[in-house]
Amino acid sequence: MSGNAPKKKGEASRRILRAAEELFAAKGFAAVSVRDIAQLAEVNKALVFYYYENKATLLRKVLEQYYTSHAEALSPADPTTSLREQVHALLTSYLDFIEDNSRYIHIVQHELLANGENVGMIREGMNLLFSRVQEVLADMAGDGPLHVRHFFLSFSGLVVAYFTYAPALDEIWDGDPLSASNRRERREHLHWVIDQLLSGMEANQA
Amino acid sequence: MSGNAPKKKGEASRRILRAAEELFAAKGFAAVSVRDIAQLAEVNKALVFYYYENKATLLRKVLEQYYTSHAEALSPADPTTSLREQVHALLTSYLDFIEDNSRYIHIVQHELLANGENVGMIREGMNLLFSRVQEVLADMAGDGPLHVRHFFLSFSGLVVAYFTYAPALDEIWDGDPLSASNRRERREHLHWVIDQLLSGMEANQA
DNA sequence: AAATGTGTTGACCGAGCGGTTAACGATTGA
DNA sequence: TCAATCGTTAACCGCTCGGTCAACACATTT
Repeated sequence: MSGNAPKKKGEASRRILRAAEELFAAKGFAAVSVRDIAQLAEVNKALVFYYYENKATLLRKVLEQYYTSHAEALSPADPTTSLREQVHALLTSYLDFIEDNSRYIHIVQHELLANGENVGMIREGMNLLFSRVQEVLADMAGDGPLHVRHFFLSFSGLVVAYFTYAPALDEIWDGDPLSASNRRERREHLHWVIDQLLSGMEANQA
Repeated sequence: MSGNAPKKKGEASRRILRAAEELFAAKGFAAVSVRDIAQLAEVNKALVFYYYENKATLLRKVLEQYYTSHAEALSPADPTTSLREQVHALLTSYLDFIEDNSRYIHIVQHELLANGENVGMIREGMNLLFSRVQEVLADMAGDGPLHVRHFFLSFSGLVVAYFTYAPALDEIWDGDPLSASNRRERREHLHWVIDQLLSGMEANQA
């Protein structure tokens, strides 16, 4: 009688996780109800608690999933290329990852802002990414205001800002900032920016 | 009988607004209850609705308040100084504002991420800030990836990232990233960064 | 055929939510 | 002096929240 699509067994668990991911990214943990998740997943609410202990666990599982793919996405540096190229390659792979997983940074930012209980896991992700940047930049960077950590944070900020502020940029951008061509242009800008920074670091070294 | 401090009349309204501001910044709109606000303001819950129509209005009033001071904080460019100095002055005043109103960006980011109903007001704030940047940078910037809007967004990202990611940076920073000396060092880094970008823009112009 | 285990369900729970209301004391103005 | 207004309160409302539970369908094992 119902118009529901036939549900394969065993996939309910994954559907719940995907729905939770989508909603947490869009509205933040606190603004999402378990009922919302169940409805989007086309699943009975009680089933959510059958597969996941509680709402908080659901968020943790979503983050864990990302943590894994985040680690995989960071391809190791290719030592046969120049440092400049290595940095550009790192930026490219980071942008690729974020474009493919735009929900990830939304959830991460939500958690960071709310100073939730999962900041520890996020910190691990940051440390991982930092060690990769350090690997490549350690020799070029300097001390104090030119310490690697500042460049790491600046890179992160440059990349992430675009996605965070997009909803408020449409007037300035004169259209959807997230369109394919605009994203491409933004990438070019970012590569240009780190090029200037790399030049500055080289000059400082000499 | 109660240990409550004597409350001057008329200040209850402001106390509510301040409490709301503090809590919205710390936990986000959805995660804050009117009871929380009333308790922090040491005020009866019903009084919140006496002064403010509802919870959403309270958030709007908080944002309006910031919108005003944000506009005031942007001192006009001093045409007697060089463009470089004008850009540095703009960065400094933006950093000053954000350090004095760190709750502001937290609330703004929360709203942007949640794509709430107040994005319109935030957009106005962004447009305002953008026009100031454009004023100073219009002649230097170029087209496509070197368009002013990209520099505007990059500046914003560079500045804001520090405050957003601070809670997850303590291991990398080897201590509180928000300490006075670390904030000073970060400022120096940012001035160094925009110096490199300005050099790049000049080179591109030639 | 009986027993067992797994996935799924609707009905239910207490707690907390945003918001309302009627009444009260203090202040003010006629 | 009396009435009106203002700031404040406790009690209450309907509703949604996260989470539980007993029962059920169904497949597998004994």
